[in-house]
Amino acid sequence: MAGTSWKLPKARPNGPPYFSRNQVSTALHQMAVLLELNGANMFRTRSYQNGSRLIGSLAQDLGELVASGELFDLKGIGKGLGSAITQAVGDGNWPEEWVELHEKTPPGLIEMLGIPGVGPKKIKLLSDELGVMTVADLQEVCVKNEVAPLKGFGAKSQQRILDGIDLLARFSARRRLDIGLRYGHTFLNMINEIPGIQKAELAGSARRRRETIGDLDIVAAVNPSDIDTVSQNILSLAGIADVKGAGGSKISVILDTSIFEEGFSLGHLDANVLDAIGGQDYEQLESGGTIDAQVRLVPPSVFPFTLAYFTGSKEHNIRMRKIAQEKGLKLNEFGLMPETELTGLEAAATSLSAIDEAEIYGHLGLDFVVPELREDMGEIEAAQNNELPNLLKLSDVKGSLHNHTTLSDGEASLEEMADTARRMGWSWLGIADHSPTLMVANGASAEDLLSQHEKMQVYNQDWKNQGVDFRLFSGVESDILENGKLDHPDDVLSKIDYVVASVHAMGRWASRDESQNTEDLLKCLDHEATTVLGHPTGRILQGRDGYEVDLHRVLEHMAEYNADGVLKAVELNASPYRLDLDWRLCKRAKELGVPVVINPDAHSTSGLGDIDYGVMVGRKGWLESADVLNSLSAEQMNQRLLGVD
DNA sequence: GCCGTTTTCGGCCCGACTGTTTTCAGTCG
Repeated sequence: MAGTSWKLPKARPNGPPYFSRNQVSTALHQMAVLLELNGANMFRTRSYQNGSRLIGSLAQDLGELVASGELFDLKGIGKGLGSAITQAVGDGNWPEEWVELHEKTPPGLIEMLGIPGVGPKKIKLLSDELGVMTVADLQEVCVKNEVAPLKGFGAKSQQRILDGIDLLARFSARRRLDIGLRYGHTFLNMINEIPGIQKAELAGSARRRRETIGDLDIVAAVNPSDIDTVSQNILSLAGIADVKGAGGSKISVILDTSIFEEGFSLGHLDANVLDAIGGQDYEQLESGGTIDAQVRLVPPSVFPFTLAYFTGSKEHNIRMRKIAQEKGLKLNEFGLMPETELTGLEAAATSLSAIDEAEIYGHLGLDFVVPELREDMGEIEAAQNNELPNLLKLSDVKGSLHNHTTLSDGEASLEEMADTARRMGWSWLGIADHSPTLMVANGASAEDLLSQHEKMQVYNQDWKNQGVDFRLFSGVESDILENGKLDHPDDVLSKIDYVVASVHAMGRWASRDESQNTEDLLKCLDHEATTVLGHPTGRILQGRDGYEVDLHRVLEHMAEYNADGVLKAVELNASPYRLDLDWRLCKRAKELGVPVVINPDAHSTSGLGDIDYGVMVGRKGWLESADVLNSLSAEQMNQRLLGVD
């Protein structure tokens, strides 16, 4: 993956703690991959993976957990991982074994794991027998026909590897949510049109609304007698670039952009994003892109089980199976049944019936868990105790605070943006154009900012006079400068309605360590004018990682202000390129009582539509209507910005 | 490597598909 380093994270100079949660989580993940590559027991590998997930989503301070020894109380952290982490965080040294494993594993082998059909065992054989150390080596020996004669390989495997290398060169394995859903919904609609398909739904990470998607999974209900003709019809659909396999119940294909009748194009991007994802070359790359898709065909009675199974996540499914096991039942993609000698569809005949997924959860004594929450991040426990959230809906959104106009780097005028927001049914819109320091985005001067503010007051008065339920709020997206300073004098900031404070100088912030960045954010939040923390980590999905920051600490700091009645909101940037605040932290913000504001960061009228992705991810982060500022009426929003709680 | 009202060993979720084999290993989700 772009930007992934395979060195162990370097200790910060002054500790303890010498490593952050994210660094430990990264190190554990890398160890899991390296262990897999070196043929370790798969359960050992999984322990490292679980550990990585656990540490990465920790709400508590890792330094404190280590110091108090409570680290060992975490379920999933035992003697081995616990003492390794303690040593690293406490003394600044990774275990010898970890260092050695990193040193002895050629980075090329790690890259080879990304080739479809190539796993750790095959990689080991290839490097032992042919001395293959890099993807380029592998391509060479395939071309020279040296792979096919190897034991366990053959002509087809060799060709598949070559195809896989080609694919890898064209694309990293995962695609962003917006791209994945464009392919997914288009393909799903085509499948739903086929006679004999009783119903079909998107499953997998797309249905769970992950920020990136590996491949598409579609589950379709088909009577067994129709399977052959339905399969043929699916295989003849437009947009299928290649067929990877077609068994009795599963069709595996590669889709390309010819699936889009209207063609393929990306909307307007801001300069920051464009730069991070590779500039103008990116659209060309994307329009030549492909995505893998699997279609599962099952009898209608089995459909809910298969849909649940392939929706995942893997971690959620494991928990579900364990609960079934405790009840003396077996749960798989065919049903929920007593232990039996039968397998596959034959066993399904003995299954408890379920007309939908909710009934499967019901059989297990659980409330229905919506797909977005199925990540084993507490939803199982909540479903056992009737504590699942009533999630936010798109229709709850009445406005958003962070959008751009032609005053800085937007494509549309203030009037056009307001008009579109009104037509979307919103009752308010906040404009926050860039501040002067951000030259690349045509940051607006104080003078221009204030004159736009005046203009908005006039519009607001007009609408009020006409009885129109709509108003504009004037803000600024201020760069966060050295020492957390804002980019306009206080007397300018006090005249407008609010400030979205965002980091843009990624070069500088990315080169500093977590504690420095965190300190600067805290200082910036202490500024009276700062209302919203914009795109909190600065990440661009598949473009660059964000800067290091202890967002738990930042959120806790913001929580103190909110507890005192001072509004400090965190942005969930809804641009599908960002989706930052990460959904894993939305839940934390909610628990702390820090309001979230979902912002499309629109640079055009169509960009306002990105609010959809923000709502998807907000739902994934457990947010309810009351947790977001977007659900407030214009008058309520005005009151909040004026500081009236 | 983790875990334990079947605790310090022996499990760890489960099945399909593919390409290779001649009953199965590797990979994937």
